[in-house]
Amino acid sequence: MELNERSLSILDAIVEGHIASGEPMGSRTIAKRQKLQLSPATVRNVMADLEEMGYLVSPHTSAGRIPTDKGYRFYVDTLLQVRNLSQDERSKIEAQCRTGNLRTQEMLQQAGRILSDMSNHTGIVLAPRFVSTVFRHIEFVPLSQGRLLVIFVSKSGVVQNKIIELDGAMPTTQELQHITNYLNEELSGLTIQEVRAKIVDQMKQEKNLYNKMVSGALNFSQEVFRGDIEDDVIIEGAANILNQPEFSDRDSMKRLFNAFEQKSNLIHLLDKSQQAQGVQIYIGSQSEYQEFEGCSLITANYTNGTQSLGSLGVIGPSRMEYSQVVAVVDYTAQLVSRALELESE
Amino acid sequence: MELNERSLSILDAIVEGHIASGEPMGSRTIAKRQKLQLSPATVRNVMADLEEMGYLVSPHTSAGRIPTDKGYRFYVDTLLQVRNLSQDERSKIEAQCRTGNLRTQEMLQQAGRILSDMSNHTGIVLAPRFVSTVFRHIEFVPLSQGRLLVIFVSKSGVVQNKIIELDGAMPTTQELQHITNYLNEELSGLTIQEVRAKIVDQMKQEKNLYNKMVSGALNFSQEVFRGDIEDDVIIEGAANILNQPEFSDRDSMKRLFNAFEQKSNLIHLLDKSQQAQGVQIYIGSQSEYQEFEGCSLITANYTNGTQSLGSLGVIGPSRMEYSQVVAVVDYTAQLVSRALELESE
DNA sequence: TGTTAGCACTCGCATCGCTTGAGTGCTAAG
DNA sequence: CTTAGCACTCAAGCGATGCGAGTGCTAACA
Repeated sequence: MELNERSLSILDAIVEGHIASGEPMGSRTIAKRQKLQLSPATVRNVMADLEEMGYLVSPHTSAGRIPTDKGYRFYVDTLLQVRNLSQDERSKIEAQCRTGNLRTQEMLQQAGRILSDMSNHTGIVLAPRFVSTVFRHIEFVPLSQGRLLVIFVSKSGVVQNKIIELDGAMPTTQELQHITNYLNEELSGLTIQEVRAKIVDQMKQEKNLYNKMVSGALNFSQEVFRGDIEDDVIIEGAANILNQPEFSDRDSMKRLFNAFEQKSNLIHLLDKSQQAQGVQIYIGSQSEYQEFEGCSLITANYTNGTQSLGSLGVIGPSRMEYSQVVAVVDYTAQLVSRALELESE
Repeated sequence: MELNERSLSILDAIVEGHIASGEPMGSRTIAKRQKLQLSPATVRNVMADLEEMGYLVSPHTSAGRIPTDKGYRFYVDTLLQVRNLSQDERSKIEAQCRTGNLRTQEMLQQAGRILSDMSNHTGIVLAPRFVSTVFRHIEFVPLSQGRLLVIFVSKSGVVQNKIIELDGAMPTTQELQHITNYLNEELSGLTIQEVRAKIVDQMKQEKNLYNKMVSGALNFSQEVFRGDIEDDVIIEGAANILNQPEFSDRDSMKRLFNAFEQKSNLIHLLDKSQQAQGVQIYIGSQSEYQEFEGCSLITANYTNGTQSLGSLGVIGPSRMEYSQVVAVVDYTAQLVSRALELESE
């Protein structure tokens, strides 16, 4: 059974009404705010149908209806009208996403903050993923006890570092300098993925050339580029969770905060979104993770013009002003992309 | 009027009882758990006195008494018996505060986590303060548009970076290399404070020497070391706030979480504690900040053997197992100090 | 003079019953 | 197919009530 014009209109009114008020919607209320003039009784019939189809539930017999996850999903997919941002809102976002004198990391944090501020929910940003960042510069600093600090700088100016434990002897300052120069020359402009491929490639070639220095450097750098650097998630405005009446019970709040601290599930979702184009909406348990039951996650990926670097978005209760939030997330992702594009020129 | 033996014992019993149970303590309960056998009536008399002196209040007429901030303060200052950690607890902490293959930043984060886990409250760590870290290495990476990425590595392996906007022309790679070498040689082993002093000092001398390269380098590095790098606070286990029944009202929770996000007040308190020796306890409003009303903050500074680098601790409700938490904070600070000491050898 | 038993009193809290009103489902008429 | 009407349900708010923990005061006791 598919939905006709009238059912759509009523479902729309219920979802939007519930989002606005937070209360279950009764037939009277809906009948009033409807364009097509219908009596409450008729609306009730339609609502009963919608409930049967799984778009609505009523919390108890004598209450109105609220949307289910499926209801929100349907609303978002077919009924949602994304509103346009006002000039005011646009420039507010722009002011935050300008790189100016900021490091990329800080700019992303600002973006997270503005996402949180403008949505009144929690802003999240997945920083550019290590494996797909473009290599700009590498540097080695010897620490004590055969440990070596490796510092990477990506093209967009993100600084990452890790420590490696050297199996063999620590190279001399001379050697280290050579290796550094070599790597910086050879690898500049490649993504980490490409860097790894290149190292393997070169190693095969060098087998024949017998250039000791180079082959040493290659062995060494394989060590350096092995393993991942943990992906970074920026979370801003977690305190806003406390404002949401739907998370009044401690359990769901606790679940959410724990998810923020663990980050891994969040990273997974954001990663999925990074691989997609444009705005993605995950609703409630459809996100696969129980922690996000009752939550929706609205994300968009950002790029440097050619390549998707990471993603950002907003997490909040399913009862969320999608129209507003989608617009904000979308616009923020665009601006961040533009800023990074300039940055990496 | 000062407190006699008996009053002390009763105050002690009330505070500890309240900490353990969370309930207001009545005279009957106290009379029972007392060593010196006293009747409830006598206890009531003493309690009335203690209330008059401001150590106790009763939430309402027909309830028992709970400690005031002043009461907690007194308890902490004179009655508290810090318990010894079990071997089990010690090794649990030790396992986390080993540097192993970790960067200092990660080790500190681990420390925050263990503080949170073992106290069931929120762990906080003030990372080594920039101005007092010992300089190990500096590196420059030119970015686009006359912007220069500066990377500092401290002796203990903490990586910090900032971007400077160049007034004049970007130095050539050659010049940059010279400057880098010069600075790394000249400044190694000094704290940032000392570095700044040294630069000023040298500039005076160079006036006479007319060595163009060096004086250029000095001008430049003054720029580099000007201004601060924001201090970093690590907060772990904020979700534990939700477990505390004393923060059941949203307002106080919200206040706390906001304080966590703003960080500045927290930094101020931790900074104060860094400058002190050993364990510090701030109770409720005595911390000067309203955000922390109803909270206590237990901190200790950590060192690299010679110099205080930062501080760490636990924040939670005033009704807190001080005996346990003080021990944990103290021991963690010791271990972190030891780890950093090894690190910087 | 300090300690204790006794007692009247207070007050938060949980329980119960009641009312109210929003909202439903069903049925029968338009 | 739509709508008016009606009986029914149930959450939520309200006041009365009883219970019990705990107090302060007083008078007796060592």
